[in-house]
Amino acid sequence: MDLFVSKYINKIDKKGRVSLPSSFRNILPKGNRNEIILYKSIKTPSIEGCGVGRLKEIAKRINNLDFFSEDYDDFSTSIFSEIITTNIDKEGRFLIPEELKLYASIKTEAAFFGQGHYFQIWEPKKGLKNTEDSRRRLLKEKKSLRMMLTQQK
Amino acid sequence: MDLFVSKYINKIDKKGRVSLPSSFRNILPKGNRNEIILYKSIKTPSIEGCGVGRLKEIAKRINNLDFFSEDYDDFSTSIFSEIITTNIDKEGRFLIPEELKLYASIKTEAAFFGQGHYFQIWEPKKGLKNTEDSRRRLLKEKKSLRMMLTQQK
DNA sequence: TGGGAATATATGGGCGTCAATGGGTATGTG
DNA sequence: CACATACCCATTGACGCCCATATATTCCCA
Repeated sequence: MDLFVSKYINKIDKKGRVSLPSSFRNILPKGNRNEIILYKSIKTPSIEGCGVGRLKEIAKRINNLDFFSEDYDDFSTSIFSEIITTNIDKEGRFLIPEELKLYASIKTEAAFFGQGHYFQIWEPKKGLKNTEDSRRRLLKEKKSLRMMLTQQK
Repeated sequence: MDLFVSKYINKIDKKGRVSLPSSFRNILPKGNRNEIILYKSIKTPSIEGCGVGRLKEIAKRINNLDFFSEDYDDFSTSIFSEIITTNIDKEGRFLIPEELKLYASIKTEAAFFGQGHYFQIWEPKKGLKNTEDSRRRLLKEKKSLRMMLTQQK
C-alpha cells in the first residue's frame, strides 16, 4: 500500500509534538522518512501534507512555466514560500508550525485524514464534520443524479 | 531537500548583518557555503538571491530570448551587471548592500521567501502583502493552482 | 491453540546542540 | 586615522536526540 488512507486522532504534547500515524510514515520514501512538507489547504481550514518527493514533482512543473510570465511568480510564491518542511524525529513525531496550527484551529489534538497521495490534518471536530458534510453532499448529488436519469416526463 | 522553501523573518543588527535562514544555508553547494549572489528582482521591489551555481541557469533563460530583442538587452543588463556577491560569516550572517536595501525598502528586518531554486528578500510587510496578492490572483483560477498541487505525474 | 515474550506505537520528559542574535576586537584600506 | 568588515566569544531559546513507560499488536513455542 502506497497511499495515505484511514483516519487517526493523535495528541499534541507540551512541546508541540505529534506522532505522524505509523501507516503514514510507512508511505514516505524509504530514503527520506525523516522529513515531510506541510502547507495550508486551499479550500478548507486544514493542513495538507505529503513527502518531499511530491514537492519535487511540483517544482518541476513550476519550472516548466515561462520564467518571465506573471504566473511563474505567482505559483512560485504561493507554493514555495508557503510550504514548510518539518523533521520527523526517531519516534515518528514532528512539530506543527504555529502559523499552520492557527490556520486550522488546532490546539491539543490533531486528526489525520488519508487522502491518497497526500493527507490532511484537521482540528478533530472540524475534521469529522467535514467528513459528514462531504458524504452528505455526495449522497445528495447521487440521489439527484439518479432522479434525473430515471425520472419520466 | 534541495529547494528554497518556506519563509522566515530575521532581524538586521546594528552592523547591518542578517542571518541567512539555516535551511537556506544547507541548500548552498557544500564546497561553497560562504558565498551567495544577490540582485534586484526584475518584477518586484525585492532582492533575489541564490547560490553561485544558479547563475548559469539564469544565463540560459536569458539566452533563450531573442538576441536582438529589446528584452534581451534589458534583462541582460538588469541582471548581470547588477549582480553582487556577498560573503557569509561563520555564524551564517551576511551584509545586504546598501543599494539593494534601498531598492527593497528594507530597514530593520528582512523577510526571506523560498522560491524553489532561488529566494527573495523583502521588507516584511511588503513581502506578506505580495504573497497574499499572488495567492489571490491564482485563486481566481482555482483550477490551475489545485492542479499544480494535486496533479499526478 | 493458548499464553507468554518480543515488538511496535503513542506518549512523556531530560538534556545537549544549534540557530538567531548581540557585541568586542583585530585587520585592512582609503 | 576613520570607517568598514571579518573573526571571535557570549547568550538565549528552540529543537533534535536520547531514554523511559504504557498499551497494543504480533510472534513464537510448548
